Amino acid sequence: MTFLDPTEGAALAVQLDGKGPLFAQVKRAFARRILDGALAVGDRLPSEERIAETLGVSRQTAHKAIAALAREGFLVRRRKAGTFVAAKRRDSFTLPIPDIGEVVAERGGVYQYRILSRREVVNGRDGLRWTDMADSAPLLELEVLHLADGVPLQVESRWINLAVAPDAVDEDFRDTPPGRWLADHLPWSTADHTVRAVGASAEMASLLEIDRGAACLLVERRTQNLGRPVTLVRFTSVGARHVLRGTTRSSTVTELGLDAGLEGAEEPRPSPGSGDGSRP
Amino acid sequence: MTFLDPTEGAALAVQLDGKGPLFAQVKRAFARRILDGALAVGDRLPSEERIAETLGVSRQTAHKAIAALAREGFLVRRRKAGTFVAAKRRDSFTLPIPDIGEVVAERGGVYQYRILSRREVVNGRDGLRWTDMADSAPLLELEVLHLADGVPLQVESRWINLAVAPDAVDEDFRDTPPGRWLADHLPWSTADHTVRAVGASAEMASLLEIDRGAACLLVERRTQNLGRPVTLVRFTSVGARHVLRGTTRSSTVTELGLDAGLEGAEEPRPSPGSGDGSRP
DNA sequence: CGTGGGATTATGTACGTACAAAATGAACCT
DNA sequence: AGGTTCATTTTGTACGTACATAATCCCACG
Repeated sequence: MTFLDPTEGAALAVQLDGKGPLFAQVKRAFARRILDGALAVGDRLPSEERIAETLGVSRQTAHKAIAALAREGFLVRRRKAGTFVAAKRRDSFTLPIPDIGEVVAERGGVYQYRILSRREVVNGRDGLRWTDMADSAPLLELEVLHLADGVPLQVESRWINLAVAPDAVDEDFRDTPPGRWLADHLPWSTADHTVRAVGASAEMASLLEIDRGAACLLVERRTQNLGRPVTLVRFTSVGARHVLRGTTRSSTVTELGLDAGLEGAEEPRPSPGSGDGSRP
Repeated sequence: MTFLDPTEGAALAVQLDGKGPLFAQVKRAFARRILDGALAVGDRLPSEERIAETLGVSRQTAHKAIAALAREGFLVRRRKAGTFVAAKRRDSFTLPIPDIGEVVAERGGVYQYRILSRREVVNGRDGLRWTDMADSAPLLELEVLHLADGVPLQVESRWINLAVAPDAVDEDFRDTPPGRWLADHLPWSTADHTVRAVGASAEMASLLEIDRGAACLLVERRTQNLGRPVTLVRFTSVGARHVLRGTTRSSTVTELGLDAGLEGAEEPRPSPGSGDGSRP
């Protein structure tokens, strides 16, 4: 039996810092080694038993830490084979697509919205077909204009599955916009999104008071509850007036304070390059 | 002592189905009750001890299940106060922003890229300032054009912090585009994104072979490693040729198979409404 | 009436033990 | 040579116990 294979040297050089719960210390120690490159992609970690023994903790404590890192994508585990540093092809980022009303309120503007149209329709009629759903399913169709300080920001086109949300029939959405109403009434289990840039159609241009063809951000969302379609909605926002913004940080990094200077990273910063490389 | 307060009736009506690990059964049972509305926002769950007792499992097993649901945002826990169904203002969605090369390959196209320019620069000079970083820090500036079947898809403007990634100096990025090279060489701990729609500048228009002012998707990403800036990159993609697509599903829903018919949801579906409401 | 300080309760962490399940690799048999 | 079985390693789950920690509630005291 070998006492120390080469990789074990690096893997076991982790050190606990005595701050916070034990399992968090173990977690942080390994996460730091991975992020600073001491543990490279593909490296094998010692077994839980060995880690526990070396660090002087119980096996469950080691397990809790290592399993959490695996859950977050830092490690890959295979029974009998062992635990390995994951090839983090991490190209998934959380991008909040917030309620437009909240965005406006945060910017200190006055938020308003107008219900442009509201009618009950049937799937499969009038050139309308929502393919996740059965034909002839009853839908509520809404068109909403969102404004900030009286300036149009976004057009919302929404279809609500009345079979799942029958209460929506009795709602006029005068006090609560449909997005918020749905969030308050129906949880969803799955959401599909597409994000694209489009030129404004003639209709959109007049609604949003912009030039035809002007760049707009089009976000489409389909949500489901336990497999049943809940709502399909399209947000068309004026490109020059609306931006999506988000930070992605694994919970290990957040909880364990691995990133330094996190403050001051919120406000918009001047961009490198002369101009922003997009507008003339 | 009350034997059954009103909420406990609903909370304890959960039932194990005997499939898979015990803790997963407990997790699934409660998740289902939350999603189907039997447990409404604000409802209080019985204590771990009580749940364990009622379901005939140990307290740690109940704890593991309930703690996992709390981690995923279904529940909120407060010592002494108890466990409550969370007001899920869930407006965060994971949106993969994939490597453009992989996107093209998946669509069956021929992917190519061209390094348009590559130079070493210094922060704070020539109108360039990356405010996360110290002035006079050495940077590598790159401009890359990505093509599918010879058609321009995306322009990538990138700055790499040479203090953190010194190896980049010796890399000509002929065989590996900078995005992939970085992913393989440097893990990141934090990523900030902004997504917006912009009209193509004259320069962009000529590079991408589109009309000036045509809608483009502009994605900006800043990544850090343990608090140190790694790279800042802007992707400008032709709106008509590129879409971001993503599915958000809590891991409970995925792992425990709570959503029905998940298959067949991948391919693009015809849209409701006549036309897609965006292009003339 | 307010307030401060416990007793109480619920969650959080930790350890030991035990067994289950999966996957590897080696011995074995044909 | 080739495939199959089986022992072994490693992770995964489960239970019991114990104590730590936070927050609430309530009572006693000023």
